[in-house]
Formats: sequence, structure tokens, C-alpha cells
Amino acid sequence: MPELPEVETIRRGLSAGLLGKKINRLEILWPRTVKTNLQKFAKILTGNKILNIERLGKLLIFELKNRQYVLVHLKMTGQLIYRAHDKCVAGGHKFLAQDLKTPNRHTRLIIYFADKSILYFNDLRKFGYFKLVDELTKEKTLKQFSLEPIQPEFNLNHFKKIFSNRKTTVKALLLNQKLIAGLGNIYADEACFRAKIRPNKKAGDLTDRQLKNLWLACKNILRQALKYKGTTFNNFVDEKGVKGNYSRFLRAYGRQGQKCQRCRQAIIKKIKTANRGTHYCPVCQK
DNA sequence: GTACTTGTTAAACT
DNA sequence: TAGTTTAACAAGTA
Repeated sequence: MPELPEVETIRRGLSAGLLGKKINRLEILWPRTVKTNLQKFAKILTGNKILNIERLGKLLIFELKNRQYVLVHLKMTGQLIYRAHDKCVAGGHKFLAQDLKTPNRHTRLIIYFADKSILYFNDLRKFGYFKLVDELTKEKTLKQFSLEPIQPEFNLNHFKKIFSNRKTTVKALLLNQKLIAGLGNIYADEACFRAKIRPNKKAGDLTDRQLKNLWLACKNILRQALKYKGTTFNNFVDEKGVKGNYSRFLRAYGRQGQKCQRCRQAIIKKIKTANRGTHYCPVCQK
């Protein structure tokens, strides 16, 4: 489940490898991955160059020549794996990190570059997508997102405004990309745990102190997770197929039934909030 | 066979 | 109208 730190880890990794690379050929194994007319998609991409890779929230933006952009969303299980040509042997070459075979049965799209390097898009659940858009559409799409907690403009005042008078739960609000960009189910639970706030509490009911704690928690969690190249819970891997290291810092997510590591008394509970599995400590979090 | 997992969005609801 | 909630999407695991 790639959230902001995971997607940014991938963006950095891919930038190092494929900026300026020319696309020679595409192989589309699962057509519904591409949300643009397939012929148009292939025509524009073939022979084109990757000029830049940006990110907003969990969305990746590949900039091509002539103000064309490819939006890539990994959703829950998308993986972007980049192989230099000497490591591109299919069938589990010994150089392949984590024994991640490419291509595999979940490979949906392959991009072959002129220098023989290859980008694989794997996606078990087929929710991820590639979409070719012009500059106007790209700008319009990006406008739907709000600030990310790691941006300097994401100050306490901005955060308070988002929460004031909201009737929905804290959890639902943290997951709403139009209000806060980049948090997903894992980091939303972790942020609530750090701030000692129950995820199913009404957002508008938080005190000033709680708001400040939650604001700090959001920023710190994402920064720390980024430092450790993300969390691998199910199948997140970076552009080389390497897993993230943040899992060992998780205090709430996936720890239901285990003792809370902060109060050392209560057992972490799992409930459903905003239609999502939600983990919290019934003693620490008020 | 059933329940459960998640990011986003369209549709339904208040 | 706007804010909020729910179901749907898909395929694998327990």
C-alpha cells in the first residue's frame, strides 16, 4: 500500500535511473491498466523522452516532450521496477533484489528504453493506472489535491482550518486526499497513535492541544518513514525491488491483539472506521 | 465458500 | 448545495 513516503522513494529511485531516457517500445499486457486510448498512448510514448518525474500525494507524474504527461497511480499493489539491461534476465536472475522476478504473472505494462534498460509495472489487483494527459488536464488533476504534511506551507493554522467544524471522523479526514495529500491507512493510524487521539473521534471536537499534536505527528511520521524508504507491509518495493524499512517503527497498524508499546497495559484494538481497518490503543488514545 | 485487505471515486444519502 | 458515507472495483490470503 504505497503512501507518500513509498511513492516518493520510488520517484527518487526512478529519477536517478531514467531521466532523459528515450522510449523505444511498449508492451501492454493488461490493456485496462492504460486509461488512455491505447493507440494514442503508444504513439505518443514511442520515441518520446522522460524529461522529469514529479509527485503529488500518491500520484506520480512523468513529464515527456511537448508538454505531454503520464500520470501513474500505484493504488494498493502497483510496483514500478527498473532494470538496467545487464540485470534484466527474466526468471529470477541472481542480481534481482528480493528474488523479485520480472516480468512475472502480475506484470501489466513494460517500457523498453533505447539504452536497453526496462521499466516494469506489476500490479496484482489491477487497480493502478497509466494515463496520458496534456498540460491543462495535468494542472486540473493536481489542483484536486491539498497540501502535503511535508510541505512548509502545511502549518498549524492550515491544519486547524481543515478540522474546524468537521462532522466526520479524524480517520476519514486524514485519508481524504483533497484535504491532506499523502496519508493512507497505515500512516493515518500511526499519526493518531502518536498524537494519542482516537481515530473515530469527531474531527471538529479536537482541542487545540490535540490538533497541534496530530499536526506534528503527521509531519514527523511521513518524514521518518521517508527516511527509512517506506513501510513494506504487503508488497511495497522500491524501483530496484528492495523492501522498505519503516515496518519496525509501526506502533498501531497491524498490531491488533498485541500489547501497546507505550502504556504497556492495554491491548491494541482493531475496529472499522471510515470503512477501513483502524488500529488504536484504548488506554493511550482518547 | 466466506470474510477481509486497500486508494479512489461515483453514487447515494443527509 | 455541500458535506459525508457507502459500495464498487480486483485478486489474493486466512
